[in-house]
Amino acid sequence: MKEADVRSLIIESATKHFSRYGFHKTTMDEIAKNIHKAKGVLYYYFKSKEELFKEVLKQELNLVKQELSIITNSGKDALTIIKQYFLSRLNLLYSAANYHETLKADFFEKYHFVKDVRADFAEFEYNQLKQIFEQGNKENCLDIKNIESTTSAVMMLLNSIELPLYLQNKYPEYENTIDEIVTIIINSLRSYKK
Amino acid sequence: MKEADVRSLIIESATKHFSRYGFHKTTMDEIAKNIHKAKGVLYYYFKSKEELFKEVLKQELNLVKQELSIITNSGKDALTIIKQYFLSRLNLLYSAANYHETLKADFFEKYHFVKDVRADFAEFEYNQLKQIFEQGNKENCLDIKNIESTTSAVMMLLNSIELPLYLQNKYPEYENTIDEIVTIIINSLRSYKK
DNA sequence: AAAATGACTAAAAAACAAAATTAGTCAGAT
DNA sequence: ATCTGACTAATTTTGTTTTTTAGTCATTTT
Repeated sequence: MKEADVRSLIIESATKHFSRYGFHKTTMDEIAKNIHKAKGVLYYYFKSKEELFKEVLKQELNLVKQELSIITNSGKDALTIIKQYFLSRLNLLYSAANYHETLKADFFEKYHFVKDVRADFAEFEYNQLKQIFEQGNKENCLDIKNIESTTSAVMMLLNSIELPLYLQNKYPEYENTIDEIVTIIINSLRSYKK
Repeated sequence: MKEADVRSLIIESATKHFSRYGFHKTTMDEIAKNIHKAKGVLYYYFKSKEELFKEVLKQELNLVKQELSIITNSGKDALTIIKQYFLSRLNLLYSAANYHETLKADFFEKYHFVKDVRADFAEFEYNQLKQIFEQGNKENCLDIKNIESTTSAVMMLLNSIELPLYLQNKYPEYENTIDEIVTIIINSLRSYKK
């Protein structure tokens, strides 16, 4: 078997277990047994359990990034893009179980080892939103005075509603309200010039 | 000593201790000793520790309600009222230590005994916002189609940002962003008719 | 040489038991 | 009517033992 294959298999197995049982309750032994390998081999491909989790989280977030990039670059008008971006963002991350765990961990200021992956995603998102907002300003459908500070504020809103939505499992209950919230945010950015 | 006086003293002492050490780490003995009484007397005035905490929380939130009511009924224009209401709301609750504890508890789905006090405050706030929004619609400075659903969404936003702000202690760090967020929410509700 | 094994260890977590603390009671005092 | 403080049952904390698990490494397989 080629190295890449085993590495992928490990990540696949780890993803499955981490998603289902979380970081602490999955053992390296389980992950290895699942692909009929000895535990030792995991350490041939990954430095530690933490590094493995990091890789799993990274891939999970890369998928989200891909989907969101497609929306950002869809060539549609900025208002349509924003709406789709927000709704997809909340929905995609709702399905990202390992991301949820880091959300919770961040809340308790644990899982320091995952900080850079989370920071990377935040940076990605900041740039995406900035790009969309700049496009909207150019198209005259948005009227944003200070793009930087508005982007920061919008990101804080998006990050804030994650906690009740994902960790308290209120996503299903609040599905309608989410739409309303997204509308509120968009309306505040719109241009009303005629 | 009159009953009302001792009752007040108990609440005062309890407030001090609960605020400083939280519900679990303050003992009924401490609360009693602090006012030079025996523990037994607490149970003459309150059914249980939980009921005492409830009373403390209730008074804490009543103060907030009073302040917010003053703003709502200040006779100013709706836009000014909203801005002041939001900023004061976030700031007043930032100082409400016992409220923070119930926030955290709610997050873990503990402290069931405090649900009705929290629900009462939520109802109060819903009515305040609704009233302000109706006033704004009348004054033509707001343009809110569905007051009920908008109020719900705004409340969810306010409640959501409480978690990072108070429990992760990001209030000082985010003070500027708070202003930006409040502006965003208000802008989305404004009327742009000329 | 690259990839994989599995017995091994040190450290962490879980399970358990013993000791200490505390919410709540109550018979009696003021 | 208000208050006391000794008392109990229940909970929490603390200390100890057992079990589990992350990570290593000498050895084997490919």
